[in-house]
Amino acid sequence: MSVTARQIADGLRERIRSRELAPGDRLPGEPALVREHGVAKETARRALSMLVTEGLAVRRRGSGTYVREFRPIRRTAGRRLSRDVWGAGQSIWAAEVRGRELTVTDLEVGEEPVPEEVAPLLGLPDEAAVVVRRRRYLVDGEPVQLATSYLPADLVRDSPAARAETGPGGLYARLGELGLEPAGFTEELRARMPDPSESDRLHLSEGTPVVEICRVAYTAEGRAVDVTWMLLDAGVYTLVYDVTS
Amino acid sequence: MSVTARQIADGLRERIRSRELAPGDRLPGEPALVREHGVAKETARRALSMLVTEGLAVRRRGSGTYVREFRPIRRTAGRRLSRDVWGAGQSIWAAEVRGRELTVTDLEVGEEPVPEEVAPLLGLPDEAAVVVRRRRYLVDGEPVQLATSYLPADLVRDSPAARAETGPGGLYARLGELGLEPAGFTEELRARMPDPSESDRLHLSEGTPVVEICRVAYTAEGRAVDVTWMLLDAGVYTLVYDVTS
DNA sequence: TAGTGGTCTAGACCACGTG
DNA sequence: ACGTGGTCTAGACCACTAT
Repeated sequence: MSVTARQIADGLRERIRSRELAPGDRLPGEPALVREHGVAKETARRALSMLVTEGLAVRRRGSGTYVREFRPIRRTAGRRLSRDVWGAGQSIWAAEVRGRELTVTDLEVGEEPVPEEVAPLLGLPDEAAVVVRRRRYLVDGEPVQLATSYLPADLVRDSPAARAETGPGGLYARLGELGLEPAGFTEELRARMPDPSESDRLHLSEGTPVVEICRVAYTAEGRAVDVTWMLLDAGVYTLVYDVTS
Repeated sequence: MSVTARQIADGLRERIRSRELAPGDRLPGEPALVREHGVAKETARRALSMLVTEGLAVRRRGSGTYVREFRPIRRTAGRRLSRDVWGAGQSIWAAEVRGRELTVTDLEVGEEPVPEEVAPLLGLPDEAAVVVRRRRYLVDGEPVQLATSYLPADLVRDSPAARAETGPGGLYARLGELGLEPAGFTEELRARMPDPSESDRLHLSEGTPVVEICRVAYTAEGRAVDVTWMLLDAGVYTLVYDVTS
């Protein structure tokens, strides 16, 4: 054969990297690649698929295939020492958070038996109950994060922390009023590809990984008071951790 | 048509999730799916490709397609408060680090002009020089991480920190001897799909994202003394951050 | 309605690993 | 040598989107 899908993809990738094809631009479509390179449609398609699974391009049905745009949201965990205490506080990826705001939808609050993976994290027996808070975060109307929090039911039942509206300061402020203010937390994270249902709920396009985070919050006495599991659209987030050695 | 690639993939995914097909097991191959479902080879192939790009399966040429195994390495940043200060310190993902050790290869050390993205992070002028340390980390002979560190040449030139072998305690210990001990750092991270060259250097199979980390280390006075860029095989790492509020 | 992507077929030939 | 995955063709038909 003369031209392979891989070679076509390499050419397009190079034009993307050189900014000849800028984020948001339309790529040559399947019919165009068939004409230009004299290959079968499936071959042209495979070439574009490579870029899509690399996260470089997104397909829009009936319209075309486009160079993906990356507009990170910055999520900062920790004390933001770099900005308060330390010097420049420059960062590699420019974050554009102008005017964009996280909104919450699909909030569900209820009491459930503790899931078996969560029980040891909270130091609870297997048959304990937890207050569960599920929600989805949107930015500009697009979903970017799923989150589920688990709190020991014995601690927060019938308190404001178990109500849908957590009020000013959020959940952690309510825990503080119960004498359970989190003094610190541990986050464990992992990146992977989403399964189809996650892909659906986050409106992910192909080639977008997710970041799975499990945060355990502790009081100053070392008591675990909250486990929050999060699933983030990796195409949208930059995560920042400020840490003292 | 009677059976679609998607439906075949859904069936296999379900069998994987239910552990009927366990990690490491061989999946039905292309010929088997053709026979079982009466579809064309390309259709069977597309079904398996879905699982592969989801990171659920890996292909081995001449052998078969297998359910992927996830054996995380735990990377902990911060003070490990959960273990020292706080309670249980349980974690969601079981880490198996038994006997496996990080080894370093392909170490390159030299002086270069500072890259333009790095200069502002180190607070250096555009024409400054940096000592650059590039290396690759392996676990059990398999590459898992690429790393490149940049240090202001004016600070570390002709010091042990600019030599290939950093000696006991590593680079940060040598910085300490220069009165530049890092007191804390900021890590910015992002998950994405690798490009082909990254895929090559990390021996990644399809469907594996990478985690890109940029760490800036600061002295107690707020001076940036090191920028380290890392690229991790996300199929291998679990990242842990311990943070105080 | 015309153009785009989405899916499938039935065949071909190749490259590689295992037995 | 055989069976696995890897790539390609030339056609078909469908579904969605823009105009």
